[in-house]
Amino acid sequence: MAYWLMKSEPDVFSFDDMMAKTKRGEPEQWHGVRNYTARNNMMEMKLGDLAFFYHSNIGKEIVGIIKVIALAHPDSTAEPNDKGKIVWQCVDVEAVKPLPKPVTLATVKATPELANLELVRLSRLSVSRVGEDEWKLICKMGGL
DNA sequence: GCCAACGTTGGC
DNA sequence: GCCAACGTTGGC
Repeated sequence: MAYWLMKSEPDVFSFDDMMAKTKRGEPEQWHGVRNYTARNNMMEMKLGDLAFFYHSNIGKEIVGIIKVIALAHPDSTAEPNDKGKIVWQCVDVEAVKPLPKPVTLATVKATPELANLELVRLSRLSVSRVGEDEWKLICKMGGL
């Protein structure tokens, strides 16, 4: 199993929105990704993989955990390219649980063990990998 | 609101 | 295939 981190601007789609949707039994399609590295990461996701839910711009903190419940499939919001093909993909996710204590970007940056986290190293990448050790540490820091 | 980092586009 | 110009993301 692999671990990931997915960013969302909370004024567009927050972790609260995510949990409400899961409670209603609706999967969330992670649409709107228009970056090949982020897309490739999504295409590598397996069923049951876990991801941190990160609030970008507002909050700048890891607020919860989500789970992959459908493998990558064409993004229904994407326009076909000039060959009529949709190159953008998304996975479906559901909320697992919030972090009791959200972990801020400032805290992550102040933690030497997390200096290589892709969130820090590749700040513009919206879907990034998280190592197993990094995952466990952030869960602990988040009060789990 | 500014700017650094980085991805994409298009001319050559 | 290189690289300059431009656009976008996201932290500050």
